[in-house]
Amino acid sequence: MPELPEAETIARRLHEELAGETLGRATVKRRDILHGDPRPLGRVVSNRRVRRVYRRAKRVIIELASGGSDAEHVDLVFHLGMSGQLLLCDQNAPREAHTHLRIAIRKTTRELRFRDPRRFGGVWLLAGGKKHVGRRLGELGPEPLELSAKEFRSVLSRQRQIKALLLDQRCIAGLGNIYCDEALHAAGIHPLTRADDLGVDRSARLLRSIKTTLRRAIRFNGSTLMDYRTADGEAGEFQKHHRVYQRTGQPCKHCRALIERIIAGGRSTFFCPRCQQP
DNA sequence: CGCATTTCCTGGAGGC
DNA sequence: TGCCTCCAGGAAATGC
Repeated sequence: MPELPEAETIARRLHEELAGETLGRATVKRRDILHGDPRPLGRVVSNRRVRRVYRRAKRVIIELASGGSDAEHVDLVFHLGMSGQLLLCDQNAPREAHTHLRIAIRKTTRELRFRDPRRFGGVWLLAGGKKHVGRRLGELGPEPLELSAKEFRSVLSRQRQIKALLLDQRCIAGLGNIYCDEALHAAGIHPLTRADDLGVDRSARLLRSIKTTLRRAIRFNGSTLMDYRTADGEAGEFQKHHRVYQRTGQPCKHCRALIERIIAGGRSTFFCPRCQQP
């Protein structure tokens, strides 16, 4: 399930490979994964040069240079949802099921593919700063890796379970179920703790844990549990370093107590009952 | 405002 | 081997 580290891994690789390249013909196999500008995607996107590829929260954004006299700014925003993949491969590589969109890279034999079996993800074409139509892109809170301790304190000033708050993209953007649980464990904080009950010290510790966990996950190219792949189609490695996520009944790597599973924020939540006291 | 519930969707796991 | 049910989960929508 692509969260911030997975989106970052994909965006970095795509930037290396695509910055300066020009997009070619686009093939849309499923229209309903497309949102935003109602014009045909191929018409807006083809013959445009990629200025950069970057990440915001869990989204991968391809920023296109304005082409020729047509000076409008165009962003292609990919939201990978649960099972989305953005793959850079040869045009002749076998096409896996649920490949909804393909965009050729001009003067090469490669193409960019968007696959998403469960279709919780989607692609937004945002052009000319115009208000987009169709499915809305939700509002996003601040980037956790750019957050100061002081700003984080104000994020936490709510009477709400810390796990539910960290999952809420409007409060802090980019964490999903895996990295919430891993960060809370690293900080020694129980997932049901009320956010505004965390004092200055524990708040600062949690922010450090969030940043450390995300940076380590990025270093290992993210976590592959099922569908997630890098842009090259490789699996991530960080799942081997999970300390609590999906480890119910296994010993805590810190204190050997058995990892428990509860529901918090409507999601499976894994924690160590000894390291993370209520 | 917070929070629980439902919805979308497919594939994998487990039961029989 | 095959069929059935259950379940995972990001995030929006809905109801309390």
